[in-house]
Amino acid sequence: MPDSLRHFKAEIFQALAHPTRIAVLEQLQHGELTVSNFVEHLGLEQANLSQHLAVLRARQIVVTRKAGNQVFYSLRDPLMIDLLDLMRRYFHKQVGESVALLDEMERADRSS
Amino acid sequence: MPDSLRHFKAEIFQALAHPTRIAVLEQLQHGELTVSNFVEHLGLEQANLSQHLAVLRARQIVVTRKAGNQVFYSLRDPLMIDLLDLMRRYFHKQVGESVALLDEMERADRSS
DNA sequence: GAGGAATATGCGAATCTTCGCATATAATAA
DNA sequence: TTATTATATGCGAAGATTCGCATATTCCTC
Repeated sequence: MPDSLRHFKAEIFQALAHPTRIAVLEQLQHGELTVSNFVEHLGLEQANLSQHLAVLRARQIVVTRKAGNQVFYSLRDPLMIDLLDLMRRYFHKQVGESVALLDEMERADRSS
Repeated sequence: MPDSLRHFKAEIFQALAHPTRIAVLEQLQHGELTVSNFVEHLGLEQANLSQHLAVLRARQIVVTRKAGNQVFYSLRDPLMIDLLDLMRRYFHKQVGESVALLDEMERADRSS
């Protein structure tokens, strides 16, 4: 694969690589929201949130719709939901394995 | 979702957010490889590659197996393959849409 | 044990990211 | 028009990432 393609993928991953932006995307899974909605739900500075939204916009992960005073954000591609979902599964699996490992260590510890 | 969980996910995405590391993971989809294999296939400085591998190790995305002189790397969890695969699909879809948009613009341009 | 191959680590410079704060823009209401 | 609400942008400081280069470490062979 040419490096330019890897570069593109890396940019997408990079855009997802922040807790706040993950939170934003997870909220968007259920439909469009305005910036004030995010501020309300996430309890962040408006300006800070706006910067994170700018990152997601730059990579075209979200799209916007202006309605009078407000701007509605939504996911550009439903595939992004699948991606987040897969990451959720990955996360749970890793945590599960870590817990199992700890259990095992503890059992071995007790029996020694 | 608590912020600590989002933080964990962000760290995984962050680990994937570099062309070289994406290249490494894509090579690993077909089985384990040594560092020299990577150097050979990717044409990078050994030290640089090693640093990228350290990032993937730190997040436990890859695991290592020492065999004499060499270190074999492999993916810890096959779910990572699915994740990369989904990103591949996402990528192709985005590119497809962009091309379609350009086509459309050109068509509109010609007819004006 | 000396030398060589394979891999990892330490360090400093350049670059990128994130944040807070101030300010800009745009639409609406008064 | 002025004020107000909703959102975006500019800027500088602090921190993180990446790279190249030098150097460790580890294992193997002689």
